[in-house]
This record gives sequence, C-alpha cells and structure tokens, in this order.
Amino acid sequence: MNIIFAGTPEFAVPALRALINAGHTISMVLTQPDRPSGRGMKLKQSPVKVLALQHNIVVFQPETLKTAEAQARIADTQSDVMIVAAYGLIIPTVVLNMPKIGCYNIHASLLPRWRGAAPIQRSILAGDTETGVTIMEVVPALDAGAMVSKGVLPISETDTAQSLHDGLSALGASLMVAAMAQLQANGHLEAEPQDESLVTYAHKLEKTESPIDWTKSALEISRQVRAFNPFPVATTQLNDEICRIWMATAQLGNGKAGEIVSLENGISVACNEGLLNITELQMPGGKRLSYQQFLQGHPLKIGDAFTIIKAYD
RNA sequence: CGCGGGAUGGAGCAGUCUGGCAGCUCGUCGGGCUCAUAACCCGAAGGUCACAGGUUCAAAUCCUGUUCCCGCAA
Repeated sequence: MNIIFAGTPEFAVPALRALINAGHTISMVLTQPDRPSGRGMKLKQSPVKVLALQHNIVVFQPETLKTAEAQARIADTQSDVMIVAAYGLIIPTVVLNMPKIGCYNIHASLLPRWRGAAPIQRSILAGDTETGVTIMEVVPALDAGAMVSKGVLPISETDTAQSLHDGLSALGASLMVAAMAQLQANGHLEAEPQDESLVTYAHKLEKTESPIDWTKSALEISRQVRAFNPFPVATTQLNDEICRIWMATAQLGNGKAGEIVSLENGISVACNEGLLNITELQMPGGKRLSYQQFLQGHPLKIGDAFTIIKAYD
C-alpha cells in the first residue's frame, strides 16, 4: 500500500522500519523539524528522519500542518493511509481526510486508559500491573478514536519507562503491520469505540515531580524511580549535592525516613513504609554507576541520610 | 560560540582553593589461612595526573588553548 508515515522520536522507529520491511511503499515521512538539541545546542535530526533518509524516503518537516502549502504537499502523495506514531504536531481534520482509506495511530497504552502524552510513565507511576499498545483511528480529539487492535505487556517490579518503551514500541510495530495486512486483504478495519467512562489522561511528566519524598512508601518511590528512568530521573539530595536515582526496588523493613539501613545488596534507604533498595545512581558530573562502584568512590555508612530537595531550580 | 560540572594505575574517587614524596576503596597478580568461598591475613605489580603550550627553583595543583565525558536547557 501507499503509506504516509508521521512520527518523530525513537518510539516510532520500529513501526516505520517494520512497514518498510513489510513491502509497503512509504510515499512520504512527516517528522518534526530538526531542533537544536543536546550539548552545544546543535541541530539534530529526529530518529524517524534518520531512518527515512537511510531508505531514501521523502522527508517533510513543516513547522505546522495548518498552511495550505504543507497540506498541498501531503495531498500530492495520493496515499492510501496515513500512520501516526508520536508525531508531536496537531494534524488538522482536512489532512486526516486526505488518505483514501484512513488514518491510524499507535498509542502506548491500553485505551481508553492513559490517553495523552506520557502513557508509559503514568502507567508505572500508578502501579498498573499491565499496559500495552492500541492501534486506533485518528480523530480530531486527543487519542479518542475507535480501536482496531491491542497488545498487552505486563509491568514487572523492575520495569522502567525505558524498558517498557522498547517493548511497547516493538509490539506496536508488529500490531500495525498486522493491521495493514488485514486492511489490504479486507479493504477496511473493524474498530470498536472507546468507553468514555473509563478514560484517564496521562499528563506529561513535570520536572517538579522528580524529587523523591522519603516520607512516601517504598513502593511509591520505586515506581517513581522506574517511571522517571530515563527521563527526567528521580532525584534526591546527598551531602548537599543532587543525586539521581536510576534504579531502585521496594523491599520490606523500616527505619527513619531517608536513612541508610543496609549496604548489603544495594543501598537500602528507609521510607515511611518499607525500604527502597537503590541499585543504580549518579552524582553531578559523573556517570550512572552500579551501587557497588558508587560505594567504592563515595563511602556511605549505615545511618547516613538522603534528604528531600527543598526547591527545584 | 546557550549555561555549568568533570578527566588522577584496570573501575570508582580524594588530593587542586593555599604549588613541595602519587593517595583511598575495589579489582589484578603472588603467597598464607580454610572442608570451602566474592570471606580473612601478608606481599607485589600497575601513573606522561586527558592533550599542547606558558609561569616557577619546583606544577596533578596557577595561566592559555584543544579534545572527550556528565548535567541543565530544548
């Protein structure tokens, strides 16, 4: 089929690759304009753009799809379907109506739960035991289209936003390829409307949510740490310096909130309820370190305490 | 040239402010102990202190430039 693909970050890359490998013609790739990013603020191409260029696919990077010019270029591709995966720009209704057959989206949650920007992180934070990917029709309202198919992925006690992201991204790619195969065979896709009474929204993570509050339970903090890995990373304070916590799990035990109670298998810190077992962390200027390596250069004693960051600049 | 931090035996760090013998924890190697061990004891090797230049009797340390890494910001 003749497909126009709209996506920007790493999450969308497996889907584009899978569609190419499935033999579809990608008539155009829409992705966000190159942005100044990283140290030195150099212009950086989106991961989707990099892949598209490797396959000599036409890349179109308008600042907005509201202009007649941009819309004309998209219309010119005469595409059968448009596939959207974390594109990051609002797609006007007029553009949604351009593809002959329709417009489909990959969303990283089991809709109608977690519509919005940060479904993966919010599902971990909420303590969900499973999450997944939904293939659905794109409609003008946010992630509200009828659902074509779903794939489920369990969330384990050691899953991070990164690990789930990778799993969901791959799952979404295979579901989308399957959906396109079905569409090609049948000429249409069955879609089930979302139950509006079960809708929840996954708001973007705020930087202000990253400091760890040691008076919460270990379970909650562990979810925070894992949901915030790799971004924006949970933080706490150690000896007047900001310490980033990359990996931690909850375990049984108790003590005074913030105090280290054991250094046996990880750095165990007392919370209001239970212990947080830190296994990977990072100090300013340094790299992420396993707790073993960290302890060799930063000697900690039982009784030392992490403190709560008061104000976040 | 967006802002800040960093680079010291194989790993992680101290030492730099105030110039004066190259240190710590771990790893590696050798020996000892042990039924045994990632445990413990004894010993050893391993450094162009990122790179280049400058100041000085003397530079890891002060000055200038370069490279690479980390964080912020997006």
